[in-house]
Amino acid sequence: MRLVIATCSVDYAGRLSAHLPLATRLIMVKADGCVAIHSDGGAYKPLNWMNAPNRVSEEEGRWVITNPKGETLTITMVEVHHDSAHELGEDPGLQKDGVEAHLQELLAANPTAIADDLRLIKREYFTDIGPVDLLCRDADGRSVAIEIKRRGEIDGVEQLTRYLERMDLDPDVKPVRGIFVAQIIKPQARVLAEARGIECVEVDYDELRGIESDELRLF
Amino acid sequence: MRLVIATCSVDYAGRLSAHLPLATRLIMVKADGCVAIHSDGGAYKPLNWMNAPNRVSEEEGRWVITNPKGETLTITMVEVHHDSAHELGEDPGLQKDGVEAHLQELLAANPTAIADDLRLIKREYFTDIGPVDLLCRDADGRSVAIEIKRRGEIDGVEQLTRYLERMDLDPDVKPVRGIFVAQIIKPQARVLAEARGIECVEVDYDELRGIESDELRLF
DNA sequence: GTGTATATCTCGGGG
DNA sequence: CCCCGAGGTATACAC
Repeated sequence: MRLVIATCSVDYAGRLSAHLPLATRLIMVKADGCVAIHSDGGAYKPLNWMNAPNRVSEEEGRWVITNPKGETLTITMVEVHHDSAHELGEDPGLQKDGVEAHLQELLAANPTAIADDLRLIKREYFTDIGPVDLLCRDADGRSVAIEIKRRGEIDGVEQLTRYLERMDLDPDVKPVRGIFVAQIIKPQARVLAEARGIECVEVDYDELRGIESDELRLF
Repeated sequence: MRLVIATCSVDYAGRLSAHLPLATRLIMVKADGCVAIHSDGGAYKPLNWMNAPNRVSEEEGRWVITNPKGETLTITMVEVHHDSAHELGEDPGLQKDGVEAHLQELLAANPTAIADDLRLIKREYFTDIGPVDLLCRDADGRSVAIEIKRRGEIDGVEQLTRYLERMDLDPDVKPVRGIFVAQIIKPQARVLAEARGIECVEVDYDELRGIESDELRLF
C-alpha cells in the first residue's frame, strides 16, 4: 500500500463529473491498483476514487487513472508532503455474524417461530423476478411466501408484494399467503403490508439462536 | 490525519458482530475522530470502521473505540510498523455535475423532451408518502406524474407506482398518467412499468444540456 | 429525530 | 457479463 499526502486538485469524469479544488489530502493506492482520495474527516468514504482494475499513468505532477469503462480520475499534484509504501500482505478477511442470511437460516430451521402451523417447502424459492426467502405451507395447505429482513421497511414490503403478485399468476398455488418477518418492523412498513393483506411478524435473533441451541442440546 | 500500519486483530460489536483475524493493515484516524481499517485491496470500503462521533481509549496494544449507541470497535495491536500524523486542513469539498438533481432540473425546464404535450405544474410535488419528481399536465388535461432516475431500475418503478396509487385516491386528479424517465431503463424495470401501464422514456443528459444551452443562446 | 430517496453506492451470489 | 439483493449501507434533505 502506498500512502501519499499531497496538495492536489482532482477531477473525475465518468458516470458523473466531479471536481476537487486544491487542498491537502491523502491519496491511498492499494496493491490491487485502486486509488482513493481522503480528506481529514467525513466518515470512511473517500472524496474521490477509482476502483481496480485500472491503469495508472504517473507523470510529473499529474496522475491519470483510467478504468476499462473509460472513466478517468486525474490528480494534479502541486506539492507532495509524504510518500511511503508498505507491505501488508493478504488479508484473511472479515467474519460476520448476525446478518440476514443467519436470520434466514434460523427461521428455515424453525418456521413455527413465525407462525405455528408452517412447514418449510423451500428456501430461496426462485420466481422469475427473484427469490422468495422462504416458501412454506400452512395447516390449510396454502402456500406461504415469507420475506425476511433484519429491519422491516417499505422496500421489503414492495419486494414481497412483487413475489406474491407473480406467484398469484399460477392458478395452482393461488392465493398465496404473505408474511413479512423482521427483527423490527417500521410503522409505515406495517401499515403498507397490512393494507395489502400481508401479515407482519417480529422475531428476536438472540431468542431464535436460543431455540436453535436448545434443539441441538436434545441430541 | 494519523496513519498507522500495524499487525492487529479487530472486533466490531454493534448492529452485528464482525471479527478480523490477525494481519497487517492500515488504520486511518481522521481529524473528526473516525477510524477506518483498510487492507491492501478491495475498493475503497474499509474492512471495519467507526464513524464520528466516538470516543477512543488507547491503551498499550489495545484501542477501544465506542460510539454513542454503545457500539464498539476493538483493535488489538501486536506490532506497529509505522505511525505518522499529518496536518491536512479543511477540505473545500466535492463539486458534482450529472447527478439526478441536475437531470431533474433540465427536465423541469424542458418537459417536452419527455413527451411533446407536457407542461410543468410542479417540481417535487409532495404526496403524503413522498415527493413526485415532476407533476405535469398533458394536452388532454390529465395529470402526469413523472419519476426521474439516472438508471431506471425496479425500485424506481415501485416508487412511481406508490405515488400513482396514492394520487389516484383523489377523484379530482384520477386517473393519473405515469411516466418513468431515465438515462437507461433496465429491461426488467421496463417490463414491470409497462405491465402497470407506466410509460418509459429514455433521455440523454448531454443532449438535454445541449437543448438548455441552445435556449439560453436565444436570449 | 424520523422518514424518504440517492449513491461514481460497494459487495457478493447466481445464471 | 448482467441481474438481483443486502448493507454496521452512508449521506442529504424534508418534515
